[in-house]
Amino acid sequence: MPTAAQNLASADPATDTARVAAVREWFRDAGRDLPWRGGTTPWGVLVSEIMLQQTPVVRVEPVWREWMARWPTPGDLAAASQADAVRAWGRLGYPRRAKRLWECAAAIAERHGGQVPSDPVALRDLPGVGDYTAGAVMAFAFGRRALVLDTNVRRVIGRAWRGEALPPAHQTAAERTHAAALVPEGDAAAAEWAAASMELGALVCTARVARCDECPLARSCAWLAAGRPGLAEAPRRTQPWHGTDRQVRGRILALLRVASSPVNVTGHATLEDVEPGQLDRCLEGLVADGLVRAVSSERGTYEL
DNA sequence: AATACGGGGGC
DNA sequence: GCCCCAGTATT
Repeated sequence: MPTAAQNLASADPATDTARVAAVREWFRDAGRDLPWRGGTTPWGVLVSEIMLQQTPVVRVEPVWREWMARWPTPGDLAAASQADAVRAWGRLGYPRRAKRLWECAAAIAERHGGQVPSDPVALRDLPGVGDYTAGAVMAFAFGRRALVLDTNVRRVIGRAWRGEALPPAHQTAAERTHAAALVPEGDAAAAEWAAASMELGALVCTARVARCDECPLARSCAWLAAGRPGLAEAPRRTQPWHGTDRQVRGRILALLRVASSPVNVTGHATLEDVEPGQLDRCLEGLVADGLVRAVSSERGTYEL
């Protein structure tokens, strides 16, 4: 009887290799020509990865271009204000990422001589850099072998290898072990697999509309062979939005981003519909997060 | 392990 | 209108 690890690893190493090779070949022809793929610096890759956390490529691309033109090195961003970083972040969402990227720039300038570190432990120590981003920078900025396991790769492996419609909400240790076993030997091959598997998940093997007729794994995909089961029944991950603290926080920041001077938030006409208790709670949260500063001289007044 | 955290484009 | 997206930090 096989162990659980053997079940997850692979029934056939030759199949693993063939699938990985097929995805890499597909990528060379079908991969998008994105500005942070080649022709940029490690800093450009790091900026792109932070921006791409939970935000689609099409929305990131214009902001990334403006950001890199304005702050081409970590030192340039470190010399700017946090407020300017949050403003330049625009409407990408999760503005704490802008703060963390700004903190990244300072840490890189101070601790790493202005150069993005090429060491996974040092990367992981940077604010806003988790396991995914550290691996992505190793692979895409430095061309090194790394495990790059994002939502796209999880879905591709889950379908093609394990026949599952969608991966569970949270990564498991077994899933990481399986994914790590599929990473090719050799830096260049591993980095290409990382980009290719992500791209396949982003363009073809998407969450709700799988374009199996375009897929390089169609002939060997476990999920397709099984008749693509379970997609309709898979749990949704939608989150409430209207009227939530998240929305109110976003509305407050939207006001402060465009203001050149402190704003009386609690008396602002566009926030009249927000309950005072919720408004206060959100403002306190934004202050606690270090995204917003209260102007002490004037009650209810804030700035970035 | 669960929860908080934005915003918009595709369907 | 629902659903998802190159996740991370905190509890």
